[in-house]
Amino acid sequence: MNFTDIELIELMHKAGIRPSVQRIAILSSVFNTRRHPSAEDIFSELSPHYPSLSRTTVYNSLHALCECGLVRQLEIDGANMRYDMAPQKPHSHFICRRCGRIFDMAMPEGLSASAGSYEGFCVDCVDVYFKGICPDCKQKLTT
Amino acid sequence: MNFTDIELIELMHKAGIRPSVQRIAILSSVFNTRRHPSAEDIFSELSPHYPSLSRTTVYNSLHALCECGLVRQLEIDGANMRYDMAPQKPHSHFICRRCGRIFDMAMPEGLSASAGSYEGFCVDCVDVYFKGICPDCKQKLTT
DNA sequence: TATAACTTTGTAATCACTACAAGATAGTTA
DNA sequence: TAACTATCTTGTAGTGATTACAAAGTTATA
Repeated sequence: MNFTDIELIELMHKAGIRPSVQRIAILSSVFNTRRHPSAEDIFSELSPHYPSLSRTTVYNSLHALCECGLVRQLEIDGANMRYDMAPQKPHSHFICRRCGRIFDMAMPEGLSASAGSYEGFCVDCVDVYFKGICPDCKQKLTT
Repeated sequence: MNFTDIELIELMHKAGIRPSVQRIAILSSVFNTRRHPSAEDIFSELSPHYPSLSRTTVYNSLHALCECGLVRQLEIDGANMRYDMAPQKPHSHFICRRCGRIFDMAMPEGLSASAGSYEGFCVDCVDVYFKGICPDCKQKLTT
């Protein structure tokens, strides 16, 4: 979880996307935390450091980064789209109903391979979302 | 896929929710098709038959039906919340990127049992969403 | 029948996200 | 380096799904 700007630029070049200052910051915000941030999260994190940053730029950049395959959208949240680093081994996600945090979980076995295994369907993406209470909140509830 | 109003009322009684005319219609709209409708779908389907029906009622009723466990929300769509009949055996969903239709799929084995199997996490819900191209659209694309 | 609890309805608001057009930036060619 | 072009960023003004709220209607129970 420690991508330097140099590495991020390299990744963007390879992905065929122009590495603007804003995009580097946004990609870093997604890659260098495991928070699965929303667009608004990213905007409020970066806004103090890039006062001219526009919300529209955050949305545009995230779209571009998704299209070139560096970032992935999570629809686990219902209210907001969340963003995740794409180049990692397949995994699933857990969202806590109390605190709203999203956790990476192991991908249940056999699932990552199941793309393409459904007769006649052309599956290009599998999302597994668990919901419930995270360990921290569980403890708080029982004390 | 053929629930009579009597059966729907019975289900609502058991679930502890008051079966108003509107709720029966809305529940029927979810149970008696496999379209996984959005709130707007339901509203435009029912509106001609219940001219006084309000969008707010659709939303309120769907919430109530979700809370009492008869209906389930699908977040597969990104833009809209979709609704599904809850009391069925666990299954997954596929959404077609072309036509937007949602299909029921088999639940990948082992997954339905995995609720609760993550150390420290209290999992109460598992959603598996596949995305890609459905057989119909695949055919149209190749001709 | 009276009372309380719950539902429906319509309007107004919220909030994430998108459309659009003008201005800024960077890469390319001469 | 200068000019040209393609691409990015920015701000404003939407859009569209969903929610908040309060008044009016309905149902359950005593």
